[in-house]
Amino acid sequence: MLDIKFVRENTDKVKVIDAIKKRGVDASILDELLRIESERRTLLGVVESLRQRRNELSEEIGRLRRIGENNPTLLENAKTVSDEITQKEQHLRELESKAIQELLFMPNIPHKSVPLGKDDTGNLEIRRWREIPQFSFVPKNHWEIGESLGILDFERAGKIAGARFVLYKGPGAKLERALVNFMLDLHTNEFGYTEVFPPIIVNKEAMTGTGQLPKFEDDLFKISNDERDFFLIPTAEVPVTNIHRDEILNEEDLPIYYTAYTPCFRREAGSYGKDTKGLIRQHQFNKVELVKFVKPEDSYNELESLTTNAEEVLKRLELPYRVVALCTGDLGFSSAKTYDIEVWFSAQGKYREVSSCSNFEDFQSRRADIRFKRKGQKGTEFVHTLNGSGLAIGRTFAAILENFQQENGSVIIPEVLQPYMGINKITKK
RNA sequence: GGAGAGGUGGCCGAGCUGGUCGAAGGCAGCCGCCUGCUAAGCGGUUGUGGGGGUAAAACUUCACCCAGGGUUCGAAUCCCUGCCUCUCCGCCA
Repeated sequence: MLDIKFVRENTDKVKVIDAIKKRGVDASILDELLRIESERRTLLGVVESLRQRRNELSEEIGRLRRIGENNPTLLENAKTVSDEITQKEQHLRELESKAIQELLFMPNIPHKSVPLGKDDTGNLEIRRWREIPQFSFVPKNHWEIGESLGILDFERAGKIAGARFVLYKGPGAKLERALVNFMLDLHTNEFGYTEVFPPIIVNKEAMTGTGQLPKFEDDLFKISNDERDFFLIPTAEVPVTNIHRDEILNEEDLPIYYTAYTPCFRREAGSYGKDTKGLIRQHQFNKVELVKFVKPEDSYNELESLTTNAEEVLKRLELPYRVVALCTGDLGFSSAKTYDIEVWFSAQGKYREVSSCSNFEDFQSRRADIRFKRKGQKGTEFVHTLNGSGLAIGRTFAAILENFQQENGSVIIPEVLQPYMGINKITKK
């Protein structure tokens, strides 16, 4: 969420309008907000002076009452003022909630270093690591490899749950688990992240805090039993960022680094026909997530190191990848800047996203009310939040199958995973 | 699922027969004084958010005693709803 004061004060200077346009969003959403906001502020002034008047009258009534006197006229006046307040407050509440509603639908402002562009064709490649592997045969898709090795079963998963689900079996299940453990170990042992395991069902407030709600409800699995709405998390970003919702942290607590393994659930509404086969786009998938809470002045350095931490996973797994800076038109709703890390898929012959590392600046912390206090200074500031996948397990699994496949259909296990697997190769039985 | 108790400032804890309560008292913190140093002691001070105001302050005003409604001229205090915590019983991985 943007700061209403910031929006108000920067509209004329075109900054906000400009930012919205760069994202390809219609800037007219601002007009309505500003109209409501100016009405709100005018009314607020009126209500506050009425309240002041009421307080004065009430105080006088109380004072008289204590010395045993009554003043019917005073009481009459107070009642009139009070009625007027009640009426105006009603209207004020409506304006407030409208203003917030509008604000909740406004995207974050891209950082000045974000490249301009309409869509993903405008993204900027930052760096590549490692040559893409060459094969003396035609490399197979990961789902073909997985099915023929008997470690992936899409058909039976369909029977159990439906399309876009998968059943991992034997060494496949173990490889999935090995990846989770390897990544968590790396981030906790070498990069200073604290491991957490959060609830994977969350409430509406948590989803609003990180920006999934209200705008993206269609992407979520919703659970509504009684009065309450719950949601399955689409990413650990949601529960982990919300750990500190409504808190005021101390300066010396920062930065805070968390890593979490969780399953993730996505409706994938609107992606019919896209990646219908394989592990790329599932309704349920595993992911290890990295989340940071930092001081504003550090957040862009922290984004670089977070991205580097995620990249290290691929380096150790010996998987070729590239890092891409998302352009303004491809940037996520809540993000001010995002690097995607894309791993090489041999059969598809292209790089595909395994991690998305973002700096949200104070967009999420403002929604979730996560602040900190500087030593010796009064008042509070919003922290900056960041997160990135470190990494998506299913897609990493798929990349391993495609890049380490052998002509005879077996798959070599990357060396760092071998201790976790107890084997160095998955072969057909 | 059934029965009860409760949610107050950074923490502990009064207030809860409605008015002088942003809220006693204690602790912690900060600033002075005192002291050979430390401790103790003494005095003062310390919340958050919004509006107005200022170059910035000062200043001023409104709101906030779990959350949201209500009663009332006036609510931390009374009523309703929700959420959360604790105790007991039942059930359960």
